[in-house]
Amino acid sequence: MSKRTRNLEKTRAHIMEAAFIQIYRNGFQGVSVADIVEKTNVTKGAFFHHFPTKQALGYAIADETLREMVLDRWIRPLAAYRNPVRGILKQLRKIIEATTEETLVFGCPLNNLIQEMSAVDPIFGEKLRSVMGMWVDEVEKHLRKGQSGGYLMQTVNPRQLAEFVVMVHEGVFGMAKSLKDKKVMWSLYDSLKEHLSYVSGKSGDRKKSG
Amino acid sequence: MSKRTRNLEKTRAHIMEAAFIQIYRNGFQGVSVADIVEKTNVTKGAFFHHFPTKQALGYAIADETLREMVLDRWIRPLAAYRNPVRGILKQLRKIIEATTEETLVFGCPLNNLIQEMSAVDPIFGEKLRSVMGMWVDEVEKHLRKGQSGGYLMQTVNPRQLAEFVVMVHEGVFGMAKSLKDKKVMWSLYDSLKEHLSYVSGKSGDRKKSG
DNA sequence: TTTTTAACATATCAAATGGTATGTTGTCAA
DNA sequence: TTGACAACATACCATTTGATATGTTAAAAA
Repeated sequence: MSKRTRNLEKTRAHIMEAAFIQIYRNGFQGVSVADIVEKTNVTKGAFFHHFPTKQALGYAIADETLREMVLDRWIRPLAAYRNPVRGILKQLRKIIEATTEETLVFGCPLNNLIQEMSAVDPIFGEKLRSVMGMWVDEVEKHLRKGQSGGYLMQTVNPRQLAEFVVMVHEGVFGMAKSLKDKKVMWSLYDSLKEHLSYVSGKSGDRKKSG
Repeated sequence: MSKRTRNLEKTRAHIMEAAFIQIYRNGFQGVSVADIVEKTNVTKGAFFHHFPTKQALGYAIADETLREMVLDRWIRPLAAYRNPVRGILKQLRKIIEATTEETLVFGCPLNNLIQEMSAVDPIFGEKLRSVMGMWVDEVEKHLRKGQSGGYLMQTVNPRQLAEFVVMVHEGVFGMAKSLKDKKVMWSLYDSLKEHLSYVSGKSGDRKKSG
């Protein structure tokens, strides 16, 4: 019964949560403030109490929601693997397995927003670029560590491979969304797996690709 | 002086041309009919004489403009190459070389529209999917032909490789747009080159990758 | 030359849009 | 207990939106 009826942070979080889903499904420009408010139990007045403009909401989603999603889904899980190649593949595999019809159709929230908004609104673009940059940087770090451990051939350029890996991640969701076909995700997964097998250090412990 | 002041086809083409540029830069949902008409020498009345709705214009751009662009930029040039790996790389290289600051920032028109609209409007999605499907199909055909000619290892699956190649093409532009950096295009190009070198048949005539 | 048609232009509209001005009331410090 | 403020709600607004109704006039057919 200690439930307060007014709570700045929680209300803000609720608005952002509802907004994220709506934007994910309809695009930033395809969602109105009225749409967002409708999915919340607050009013338009509350919305503009928390966010000065609709843009500001978008920026907050980029800075907070999307950044946290990338950290949670792609970056933090990598730390559990000593072999970066194994880690990257395992993680991608998990995400593909968890891909529902909804995710298939709506694609990657980060990629959607980048393609839609980064050229339209330079500040939006900068914030999204920051998230992408972090993603690539972290994959690169992880690859460097693995290279020191002998899991990657010394000849490979970790930065280049990191860019490639992140590109494939986005590409997997982009193609699946384009073709509306989950099978293509596995097809691309297999291609990435082959690619990584060529740059893997210790030949080791993986079964042959079927 | 034989210039007619009224010409159905030309006016339609002008509207679509102006609309394509505006949509390319601002997204479909970010462009109003007034915006489009402003960049043309016709009025809003003319617009709706040629297109029943704004949607219909979008569909026409997908069906005609985008399909023709993919054919012209990616598919038809491949026919000039017997070795599909060489053809794919040469073509991608040309496009990257021709990439201006504008193209870098605005990305791939097809990919932009897919990520923005395919989930929002299913009919739009279907039309864009048709273009993507054609692209993959044609690359696959080209790879099959090359495989018969011994330019591709017999073990490679042409469909899988075609999907991968198209995904990388879109991915190159997507990443470059994300990071606002042309160098990443070359980085990804090099990765694709390495990938293709592993599946190339005749070891032949390519200099080593640096 | 006249008629007819369709390729446009002009004027207008209802709905939706992002945003504001102005209330109302929970909540906490004093 | 009370006063003050911030967390909301309500009502409203100018502008933009996609679209229509209704003109006007090139231009092909008769």
